[in-house]
Amino acid sequence: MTREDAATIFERIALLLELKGENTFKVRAYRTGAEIVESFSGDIMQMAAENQLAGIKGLGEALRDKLHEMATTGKLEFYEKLKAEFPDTLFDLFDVPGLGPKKVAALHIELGVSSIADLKRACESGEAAKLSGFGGKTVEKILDGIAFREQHAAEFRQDQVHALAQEILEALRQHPHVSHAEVCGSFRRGKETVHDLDFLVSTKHPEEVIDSFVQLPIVVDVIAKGPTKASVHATHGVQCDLRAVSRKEFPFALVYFTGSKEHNVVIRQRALARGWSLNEYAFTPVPDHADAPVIPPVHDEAELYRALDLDFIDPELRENKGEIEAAEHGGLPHLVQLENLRGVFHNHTTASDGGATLREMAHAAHELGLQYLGIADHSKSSFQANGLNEQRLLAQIEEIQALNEEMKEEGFRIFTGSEVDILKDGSLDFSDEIMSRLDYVVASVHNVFNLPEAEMTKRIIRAIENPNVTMLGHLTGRLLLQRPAYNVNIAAVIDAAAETGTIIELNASAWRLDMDWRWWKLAKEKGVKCSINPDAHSTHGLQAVIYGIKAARKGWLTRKDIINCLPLGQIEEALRAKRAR
DNA sequence: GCCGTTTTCGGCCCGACTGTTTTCAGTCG
Repeated sequence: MTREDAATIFERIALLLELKGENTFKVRAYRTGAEIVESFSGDIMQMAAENQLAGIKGLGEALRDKLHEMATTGKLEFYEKLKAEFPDTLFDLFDVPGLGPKKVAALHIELGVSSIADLKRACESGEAAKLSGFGGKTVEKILDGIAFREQHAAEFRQDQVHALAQEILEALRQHPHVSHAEVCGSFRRGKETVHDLDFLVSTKHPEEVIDSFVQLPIVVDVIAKGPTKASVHATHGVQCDLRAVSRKEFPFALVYFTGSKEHNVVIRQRALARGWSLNEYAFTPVPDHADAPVIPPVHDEAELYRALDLDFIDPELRENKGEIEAAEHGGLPHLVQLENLRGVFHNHTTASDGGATLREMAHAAHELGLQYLGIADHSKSSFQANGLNEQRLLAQIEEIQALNEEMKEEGFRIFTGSEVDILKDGSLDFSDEIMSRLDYVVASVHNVFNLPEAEMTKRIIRAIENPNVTMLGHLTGRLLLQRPAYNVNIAAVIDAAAETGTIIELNASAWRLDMDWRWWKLAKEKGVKCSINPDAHSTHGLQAVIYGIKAARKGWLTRKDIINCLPLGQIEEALRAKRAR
């Protein structure tokens, strides 16, 4: 059992206890437990198995025992019994915005609602609206929520499929008959969500490779299986497809299955213009095309593009959004790579809602090979996140200064910052006097999401007009597959950022990836700088930069567009630039 | 269920917003 599984079980226990009307503090204890398990620095499951969990704040005797049971037996008796009292599909109801434990309980007990389908029926029949505490607006909101959910059915965020993709790829590459293996599709293109994983191998023995693919331990059930192709459901219900081709076909299949469809259409048209037809296996001469040039040999993707007089196009750019035109005349950007990052901003510690201490975060960042770490804990208005007031912030600054002294010899630096709430009217949660004492400020919206677009836009622009606001956090507040972006005029905010010299964050959390990749090309053209921010709430959370890098690449960004590619010695000036204007 | 301790049980994080109410419960961050 992995830590994620254990955390999920604690989370579900919390939900079920809430449903049963248990003491809210007991519920909270399980929820806190889930967070601790999720973000603990160290192998918590191994420690649980060895009864080495004593002394961790928030994990008392009861939760320690339960963790031990899960780590050693792979299940939890307490949870199994609790779970048996309710249908499995009931959990889905909590994903609908506006539905919490009380409303779910009422729906379940009074109307026998157990699934999304039941819920939809109860809303449409008018039954739900009759329940105490329910009304027309509530039902409307629920139906909207169901529709949003259906739109995103069977989609997954990158954090949900990343490890799985790597695991399958590794298994395929280790197969003795596989010469090349790649993940294709939207995963390879770095999309923020994917609906399946497409794998491609080159082999002389396709049937043997397919056979071993459908027998991988992560396979839950086999949907289809033929001599060169198979589809399976893997862990968490992710559909995984495998195609096997020959070595010669591989580059063609790789382009074909990487897509996007729109990109491929243009590529095929381009081939046709030369008198060649292009499919997933080869270029073939079009009959009766008199002056078709000779088809050159193609051993890899770069040669395929070259054959069409194009520079190699990175998979992330293959969306038919100008990449083909740019590839014609050497206009493609040299995309940023993970290795270019020198530090990270916007990280939390135990001072607010993070799971790791300042020291743990600093050492983890140093260990990752970074030169600096920016701390930006929540400000006082974010009560739910234990936001810092002025006094606690000043104390943290001192703590950081002391730790900086200690780590100076290692060439590592911590920058003092804060994630300051943008209040409803666009004013900020800290005074200019306090903010000016920080190395940098991230300003973010954390409440009142439902303003009309004009008002929200005005609110955000007012905030970034403050010279102390170094960068703007998660511009739209979206949570992928869960909550849509709030209404805001992104183009207007980009303009204001350009005008005021404000950096815009690319929040790298797999839940956010906000600002969206589709806007970065425009931002870059306007001269707005990007900061790839992991928004880490634990040492593990720092790893989110891998998702941020993908999104940045998808947004045509190079290391020159991203301030945290600047090394120590240059980054300081970049942080000061706006105040100096 | 956890914590801290005044070692045996009381307190635990706060506020805005929404929609349904007629003074507030539920949800969310």
